[in-house]
Amino acid sequence: MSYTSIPKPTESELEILHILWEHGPSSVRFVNERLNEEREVGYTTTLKLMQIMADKGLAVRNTDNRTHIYEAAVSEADTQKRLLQKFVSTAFRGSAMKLVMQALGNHEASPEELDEIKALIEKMESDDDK
Amino acid sequence: MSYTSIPKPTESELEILHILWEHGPSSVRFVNERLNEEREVGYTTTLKLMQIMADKGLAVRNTDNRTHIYEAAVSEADTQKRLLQKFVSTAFRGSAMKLVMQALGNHEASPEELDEIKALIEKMESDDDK
DNA sequence: TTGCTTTTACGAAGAGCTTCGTATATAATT
DNA sequence: AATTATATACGAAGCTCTTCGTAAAAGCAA
Repeated sequence: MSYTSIPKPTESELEILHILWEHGPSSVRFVNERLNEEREVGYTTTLKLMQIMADKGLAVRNTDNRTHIYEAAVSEADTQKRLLQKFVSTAFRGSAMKLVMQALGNHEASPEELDEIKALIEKMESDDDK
Repeated sequence: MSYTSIPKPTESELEILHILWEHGPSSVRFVNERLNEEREVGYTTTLKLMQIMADKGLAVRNTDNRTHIYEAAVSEADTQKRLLQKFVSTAFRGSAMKLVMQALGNHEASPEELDEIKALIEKMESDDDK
């Protein structure tokens, strides 16, 4: 099968992407070991997922060596942006503000983090004035 | 089938919940008509989904009359909170702040909304002082 | 009453995701 | 060379979600 555009990663694929983003190009064995630190996953399960990810264009693999090496083909920021857009539209009917309010209200944010967010907002507002 | 705890709604179920939240108790026909304002959906498809939602505990139905009336059994705020928690953990590895920054950075919020968020932050900060 | 309409009930197909068993190939070990 | 270990390839089963066809029940209209 082939894809005209890169589809959005599933939950399992996202788990693997996080490992690839954090550690860079990795073998199936390495990824499977990282996954097994969280929960039990069979080696061939991880292999299959990574093959599918390569097929989907979410990862590229280098087959020069016997042990194939996979690398993320999508960036963390872009992927999170895409997922967020989808999530905001489905769960919050497009209201990013509602989401932000929920996130701020539910999770304990440190004073430093709150200041960071405030600074970002002020920066955006001053940019808009221009 | 029965459930020990109420599962999180799927995308289609969420669409229906939004209609029930907005319009209150509704018949299958009414919900189906609202859905068809967005995209084509068969009547029995909507019916089946709503029956499943009642089974899952996401909705309750009143069968007194021939035309059953369904009502949301979960609140909008609680549901969004649950979905958000799940989303933050999978897509942002638990960093709610990263998510907030992304959401704000993507220009998905209007200037008025930004002011509201700033007000919320200031309120939270003053609460912390106490 | 005899059909027409609306409604619910049931079941099953099709798609996508996850999981893993089995086969096969290749390398390393003895 | 024979055995063992490690890799990839393939296919299929099980699950959930979505979709809808068909049947049965219940009210309405002629």
